[in-house]
Amino acid sequence: MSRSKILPKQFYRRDDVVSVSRELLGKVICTRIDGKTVTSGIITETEAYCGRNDKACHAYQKRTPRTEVMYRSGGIAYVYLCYGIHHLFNIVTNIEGQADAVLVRAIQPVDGTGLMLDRRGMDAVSPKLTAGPGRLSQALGITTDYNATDLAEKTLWIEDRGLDISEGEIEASTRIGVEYAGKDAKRPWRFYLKENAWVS
DNA sequence: CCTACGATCTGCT
DNA sequence: GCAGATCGTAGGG
Repeated sequence: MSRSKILPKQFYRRDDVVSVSRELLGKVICTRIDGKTVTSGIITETEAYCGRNDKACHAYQKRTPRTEVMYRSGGIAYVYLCYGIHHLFNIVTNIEGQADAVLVRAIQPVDGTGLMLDRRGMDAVSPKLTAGPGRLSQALGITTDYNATDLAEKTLWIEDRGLDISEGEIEASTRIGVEYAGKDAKRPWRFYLKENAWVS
């Protein structure tokens, strides 16, 4: 069995959200909510958002109460409510003052699939369990209560379990649902594992 | 204060 | 394939 360690702060605090977004593929998100079983999954799909020059980013050229979290130092969660129903989980990157973040769009279940099925109201494991940004958040028990949470804490954290992802296994495409961003909508900042069923 | 709408998902046609 | 759900946020009056 390979090593398993929590990702260090410096992993997130680089001035290159696109590289962080790619390198997060293969890492493992873990949660332990309300002292229950640990639930976790391998990140299979991400999207990069850059506050400085990307119109698709919530923090693009503006600082508001909601986006303030993205301006903090990397290594914390940015969770927001989408369409009044879905809690979307993002990982804040870069240094304080630079509002960059990675949206996690899908995971492949690893630990605690029983609890994940309960949270999703499902009775059999399938990609519907965790493939999709709203779905994985619900499966892991992540809500806006966890906005600004430090990703090295014992409730919500990200591990490197030694899975090696080669460049050849990564596919890039444009991001989902950001047509409003005009030219920036064309940026190839969505990344996912090729031939992995757990992709949205 | 008021209005419009969104980094989505589900169920029904 | 499409409409409805459902509410916080942002921006305008």
